[in-house]
Amino acid sequence: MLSHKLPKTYQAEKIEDKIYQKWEKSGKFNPDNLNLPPQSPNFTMVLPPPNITDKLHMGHASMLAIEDLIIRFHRMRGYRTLWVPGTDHAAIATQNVVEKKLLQEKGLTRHDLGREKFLQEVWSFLNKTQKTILHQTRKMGASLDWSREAFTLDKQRQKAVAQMFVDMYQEGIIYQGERLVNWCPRCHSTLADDEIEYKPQKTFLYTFRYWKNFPIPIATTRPETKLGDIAVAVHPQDKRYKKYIGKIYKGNFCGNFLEIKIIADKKIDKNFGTGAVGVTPAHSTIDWELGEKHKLEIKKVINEKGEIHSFYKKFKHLSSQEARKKIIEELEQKGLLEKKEEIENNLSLCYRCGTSIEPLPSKQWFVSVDKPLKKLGGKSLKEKSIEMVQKNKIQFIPSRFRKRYFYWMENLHDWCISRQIWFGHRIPVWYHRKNKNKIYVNIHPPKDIQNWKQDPDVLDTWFSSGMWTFSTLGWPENFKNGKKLNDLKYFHPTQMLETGYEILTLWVSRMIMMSLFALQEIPFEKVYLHGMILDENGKKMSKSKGNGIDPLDMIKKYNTDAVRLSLLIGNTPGNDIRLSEDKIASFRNFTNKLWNIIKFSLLLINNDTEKIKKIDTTYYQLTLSDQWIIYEFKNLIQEVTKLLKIYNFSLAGEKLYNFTKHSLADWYLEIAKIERNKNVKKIILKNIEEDLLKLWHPFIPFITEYLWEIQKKKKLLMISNWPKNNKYDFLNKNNFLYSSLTFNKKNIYSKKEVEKNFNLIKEIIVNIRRIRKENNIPLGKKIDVFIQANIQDKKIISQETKIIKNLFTYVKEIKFIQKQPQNVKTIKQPITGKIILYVAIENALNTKEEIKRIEKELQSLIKFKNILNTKLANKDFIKKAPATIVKKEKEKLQEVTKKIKELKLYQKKLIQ
RNA sequence: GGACGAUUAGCUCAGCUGGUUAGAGCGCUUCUCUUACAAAGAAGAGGUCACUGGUUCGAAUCCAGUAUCGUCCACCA
Repeated sequence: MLSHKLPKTYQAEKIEDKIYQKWEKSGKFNPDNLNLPPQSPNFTMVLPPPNITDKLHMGHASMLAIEDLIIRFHRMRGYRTLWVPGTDHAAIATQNVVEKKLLQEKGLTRHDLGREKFLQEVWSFLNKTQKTILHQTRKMGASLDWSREAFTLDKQRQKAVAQMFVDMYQEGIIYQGERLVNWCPRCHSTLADDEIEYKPQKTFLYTFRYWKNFPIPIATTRPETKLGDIAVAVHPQDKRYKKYIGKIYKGNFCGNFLEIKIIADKKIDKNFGTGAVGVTPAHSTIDWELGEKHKLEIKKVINEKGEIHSFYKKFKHLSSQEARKKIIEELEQKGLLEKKEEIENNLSLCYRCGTSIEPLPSKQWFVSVDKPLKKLGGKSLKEKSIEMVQKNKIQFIPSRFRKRYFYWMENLHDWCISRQIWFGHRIPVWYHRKNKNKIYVNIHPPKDIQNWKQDPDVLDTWFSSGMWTFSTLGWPENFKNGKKLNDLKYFHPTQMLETGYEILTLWVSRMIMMSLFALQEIPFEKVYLHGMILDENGKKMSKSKGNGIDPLDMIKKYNTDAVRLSLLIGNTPGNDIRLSEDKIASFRNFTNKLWNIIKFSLLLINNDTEKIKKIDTTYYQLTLSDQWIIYEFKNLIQEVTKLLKIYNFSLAGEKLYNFTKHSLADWYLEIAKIERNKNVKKIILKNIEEDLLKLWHPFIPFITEYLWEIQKKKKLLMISNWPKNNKYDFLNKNNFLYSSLTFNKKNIYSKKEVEKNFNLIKEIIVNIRRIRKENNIPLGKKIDVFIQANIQDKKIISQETKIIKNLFTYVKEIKFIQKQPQNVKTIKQPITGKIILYVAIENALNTKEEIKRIEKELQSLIKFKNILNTKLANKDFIKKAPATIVKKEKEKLQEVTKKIKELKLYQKKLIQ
């Protein structure tokens, strides 16, 4: 397409899908097709697999934008770059969604359907959602290697998970044991911690003694569980009870014989209740811990139906409420109840039915985190995982999350991996139907299957996602006799994991342990943690609140690149980000700006109408603005590369934005319309524009690839090389200009001079524009400008008169003068101490306004001068601050003093 | 209750290891269809960087405390 035929605005909807198809068809998302030299470094990342429960939300979009940026940046820098896609079966979450759906649509529970039919329902549900998610992922522009796509519950991963379980079992770190679970007596199922809702409620705290001579009164909100008490715990330093510690008391509590040991534990709060707790290990999490610590017997009081066990004859089959009432009555009768007070506490409820949860002990499978392992040099999973982070083998970005990681790991208990649901990885354990002690653990079912019964439970979803970095790379097939093969050899450990900080503990820590166990190596070198996406009011976006912005809607309304930018700029690692539609819209406007910048550059580059016949040296000169933009751009490459290397995407994006919009468009392109060295401009623009598209590509891949494509480039932008800043170095022989034309070296300034001189021209122009505006000089009206300057500056300014006259200033003539012009009405404006600008006006000067303005400027200058004066008057500053800074401050003072002097003269004259 | 973070222009946020008279985007005011872009350009207004101390020649930046908000963990007998 010819550049002048490009539409006025960027129309993304027509091109995005085509561009993505082109990328995908090229096969270059797959590192095997990149044709890299063998010694190229690797860069691997796994996509945190989204749950298949729902479509993508802004959080996913943010994750995809960040990760794709990292991936594209590395790919362009010549890394063997692999980004592995996939989805997560999310056992509990998915089962819940399908169960709810089933109930709503057909009025059925999973028990009505039975295990097999229910699982069929789940699979047909996930086949749909999975497709949607993968489609949406492509819409975001994610350059994932689809040939390696995985699902945490596909055949390959099922094999891996089963193998892992068997390996761990044989190693002796998977074991079966009792644990308290959150049991819903109504739903008849266990609940995960995040399925519990807490509700503040008022309840009674009862204070009583078990029997008359019992030495310590205890306080409880659940007297009925006291039937199972085995101990009373007090604080070791509690003076009231110290003397009883270690003693055992026997007696009758409401018709039951109890044997109560007095134990001491620091966890007990001396000031709560009586400072003494009756310990019921079977029905309270804290008591369970105390029970484990002090090796107490577990006596069950409440059964799975939420009723008192038949063992307690007086209360058998009563609900806990009824039993509580009866016990309190009995205590009152016997005069044992000492106090009854109303307190507020948190009640745990089942999120589904609102029934209050009963903690019950039950048999579960565990992974031991404390057992020393030979393969880890005698260290446990916990110790080794902590060590890897301590030794900086794994680094967190931002680093403060180390603390959270350590805190979590150090307090880690054995990991309960069995879940009483149907959807997920079935535990590869079979029990013999006749011989209950016979157990079969294998990745394959036993041959005489009719004699065996498989464990009904499935594995915690984190068990399979914890293996994600290596299960996606062909483990266990690719791991033979302790040696890594194929993909596993090339791509593991991965270089980076990018994920939300909220699953640092749940997922990241597990991945580290699983990888250490399976491969004796870390899963990733760096962990970049992004924040959450909040709505305009700072609330977490969620479906139930209805405050979410759908990324697909935004892509349709604006464009993908705009959505990506809004998620990348102004977003720093570990911090939450508020997103509003306005932000996306403003970045859509920017993509349009970029579109027009390239369109215009192409117009200038391809414009052959001005063929130069005569050899005129000015056509080949590098002007001040040329040198300025080259220095700016060189600097930009350097800075952006550096910032991206340290994962500061936001700042890198901002720098790119400022250069593109403000340096390039506002100044250089406007000047390019004016200056006559078109051949030089063409070369500069061509190079800068090409490399600018490269720098932008990881942020906004679609528009950049398209603008690349219309220039009929052979290679995809996606796989072209990252720009090098020495290409823009004047002293470097590889400088892009040397090969194209010869230029007069006399005109080349140092970077410092270029900056200083260009800023001077800018200042003059901006001040002329301002003065015109403030004095209501109509645009058509051309005016005279007078400049008072020394010889050096005069030379610079006179070289640039063309620009000063034509860049939205409407200047007729620039005249150099020695002192303030007489006979002409002018506005005076010192640009620096030495350069003074006079702008001629015809209308009567609004003296009052002008005096006011001068006064204001003077005030700020004087304020500045005072700051400098006090600084320089400080002897310690002169003595202790670096010489360069002292020198700088002195120069500043000189400058500002001169400016003040000039302004004061002007002010004096005006007042006269 | 414990841990961690945030507090900078009306709004959303940048400001790396201390040295700018404190920055951007949006919004606001004024002017302009100037042949890349009105989804634009030009000019401008707007901040004692939450508060109180400390370290330092020098603090938005480092340290301590206070207040408010947020997140995670534990949920208290």
